[in-house]
Amino acid sequence: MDSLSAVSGASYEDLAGLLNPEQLRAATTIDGPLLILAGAGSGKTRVLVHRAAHILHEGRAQPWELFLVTFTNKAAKEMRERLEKLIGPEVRSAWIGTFHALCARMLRQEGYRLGYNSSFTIYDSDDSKRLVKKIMGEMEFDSSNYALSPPQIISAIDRAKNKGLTPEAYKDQLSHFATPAERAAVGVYFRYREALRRANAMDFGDLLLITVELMKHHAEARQRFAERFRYVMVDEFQDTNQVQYEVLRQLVSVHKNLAVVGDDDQSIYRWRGAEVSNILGFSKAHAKATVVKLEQNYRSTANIITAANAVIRQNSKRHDKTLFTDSEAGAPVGLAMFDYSDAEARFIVGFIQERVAHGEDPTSFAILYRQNAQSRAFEEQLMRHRVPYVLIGGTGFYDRREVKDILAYLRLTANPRSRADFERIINVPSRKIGATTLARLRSAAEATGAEGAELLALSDETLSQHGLKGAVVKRLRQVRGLLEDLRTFAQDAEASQVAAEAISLTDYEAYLDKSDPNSAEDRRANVQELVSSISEHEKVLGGPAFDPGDPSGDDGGFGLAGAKTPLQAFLDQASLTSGGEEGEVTEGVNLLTLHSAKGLEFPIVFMVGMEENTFPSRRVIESDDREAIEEERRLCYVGVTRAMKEIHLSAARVRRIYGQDEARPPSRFLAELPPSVVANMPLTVAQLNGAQAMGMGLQAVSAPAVRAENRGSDRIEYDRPMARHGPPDAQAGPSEHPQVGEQVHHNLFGVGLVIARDAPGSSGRLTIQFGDEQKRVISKYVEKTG
DNA sequence: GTATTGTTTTTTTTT
DNA sequence: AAAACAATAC
Repeated sequence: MDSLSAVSGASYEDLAGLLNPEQLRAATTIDGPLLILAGAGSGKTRVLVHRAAHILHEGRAQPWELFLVTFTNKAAKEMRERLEKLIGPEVRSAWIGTFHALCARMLRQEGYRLGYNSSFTIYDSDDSKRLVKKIMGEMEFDSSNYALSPPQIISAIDRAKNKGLTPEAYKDQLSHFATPAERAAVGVYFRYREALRRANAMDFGDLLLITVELMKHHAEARQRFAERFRYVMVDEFQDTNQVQYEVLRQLVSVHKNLAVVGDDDQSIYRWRGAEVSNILGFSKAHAKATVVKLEQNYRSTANIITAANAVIRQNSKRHDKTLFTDSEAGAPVGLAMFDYSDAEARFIVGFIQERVAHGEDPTSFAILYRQNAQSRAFEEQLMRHRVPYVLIGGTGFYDRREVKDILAYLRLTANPRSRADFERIINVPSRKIGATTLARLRSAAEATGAEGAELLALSDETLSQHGLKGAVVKRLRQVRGLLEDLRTFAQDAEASQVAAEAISLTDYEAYLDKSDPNSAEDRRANVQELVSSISEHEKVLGGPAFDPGDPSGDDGGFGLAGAKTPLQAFLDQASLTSGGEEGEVTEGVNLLTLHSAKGLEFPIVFMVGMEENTFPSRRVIESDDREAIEEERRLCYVGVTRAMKEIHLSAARVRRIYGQDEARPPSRFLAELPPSVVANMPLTVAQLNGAQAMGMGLQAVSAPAVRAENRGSDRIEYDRPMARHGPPDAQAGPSEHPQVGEQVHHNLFGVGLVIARDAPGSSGRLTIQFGDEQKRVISKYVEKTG
């Protein structure tokens, strides 16, 4: 593994033995545009890795001339590791990462041409959301109307950025049909861009959009990258959006060696601006493109493939292709229906626990759900049963308030103009600096051009012109002192030491104790965890230079993230990953959304919450958008095809959501499963007994039963009382209290149908549909009819 | 200027 | 159920 020629030589000799004929063709087609249509589990990562290795081995390019785009950081990491095994450590100089990470890297080098300095701050969605809200407030924007609420405006701006539209271009292309939000977004977008520029900051969309701007308006910058990167490869191409495609076009303008891999059946990011037309129209857009199709699945059993094919076949708009496999039938697709969402979690975790007790590795299991919020019930059960688990995605470590606070201090040392970070910490810990002071600082900012922490350095005179004097100024100067001390300290200290210094200078731990003693311990631990994770990061970066042969010479000293300092590299990672992806030491049952599961595989997969309004989601169902439903179906296909040996699908009749119980019919996708490969999810005797003891209903189901159950109606009839959970007295006797699905009478509103009930322990109100109006009423004011 | 209390809302999905 | 938000009291 340490001798380059031996290893890569061997790998090349064996290439024909390692790949099937189509894979081989894809891996050895080096020049010009190449489209690889790769079905799920057809070995596309393998092909990509071998193709890169082949190019290097043939001497067609040096490692640093490769540009490899993946969809997630996790995928990038895997790609890098596999390539390193094949070729050796020198592949570290190849650029491998997400669009966002790679664009950030280019912009750190060349962004100065557009007025950004190399230590610009990357704002995550939370930062940009706050900033947009602030701006809308300053504009005295009337967002009382829901259609003009910050989320609506943000989403309009986001869509514009995904299309590669600057504020000017966005304004120009607005049609008569533009929604009010889209119209209103114009003014906000202009101001928002100014605010970001002033702060020397970029949001996720900017990383792509500004890269395109840079390359369009600065030919030198474009040439530099376009000449350098001889071979560009893109994974999950079906999920690229317009700006991303534009980045690629600019990048391959010299060598024209663009290879893309994708599967239109796995396009699940249309909501983020992904254009399936990018992949469907690729061979038209690139005249001499070679097209290779990979349809043989090497991952799953035949039953799993049959199920997946049956589901995806329901979609009208797709390229005709069918996955096939040589593998054996394997276990049937498991199906299970529960009376209550908690029961679902209990059963599945019990099932896993038992299998683990019989020697199965916990890491073999994955629980896939539609929404992050669904993870909680499973986490609770896994904890109770002491089964190790890993939560992938979701609210990441770096999103925690206390972690963001400390990160804000660190980011300000790198970029004092970062307004979002300045405003976050100016009164944290509490320093009696409130909204009024902030508003005055804002007016000083507009008058002077100073921004962020720079405002603290304005003269007494200037400050007093904006109503800031006396004790307030003194407090502002104190913060200034603190930030300057931290900045000085940061000049020759390890990044982790800077974090530790920030914590100690601000007496942050005392602040945690004071603000909420209950959570203080956890939060303190998180803050400490942050410090250690930074020092872990330093160790990884501590190795030799990674760009030994880079001919451009001026970017020596890159870290993995291509940033200047270890601190900067860490901050980039914190902004661009959801956290927890790096340095995962923990192992266990995998909990993740269907979206994050893309590109991954697991021996045993559970797809939970297979209910209408959960999956497909309520929004999609209500939108009645055929395309959107088809996207949900593709997501279902992605989920099913993650499984190697077993898949189990489950649903709850009543789901607890937002603290309420809500009836949910089985998902339409269950009804699409071919009965021949479906069976009831196997349960052990112990589980069945446990079910009886707990009074939980587990219903035997089959796909035809599901079909019958949700046919033509969005309401289910219950033939027996719902299983209930909670303190014993709450379950005693036949209930006088109305249940979900029952009809009730109210003195004022008349007869209505109970559509939801607050969970036990809360105020106990019911949501009732009276005619076409919904009301929330206290249950003692209604009585059951009949 | 801040702390407390009550009220309203909840982007599905991620970089 | 939890978080974000608004109104109110201090």
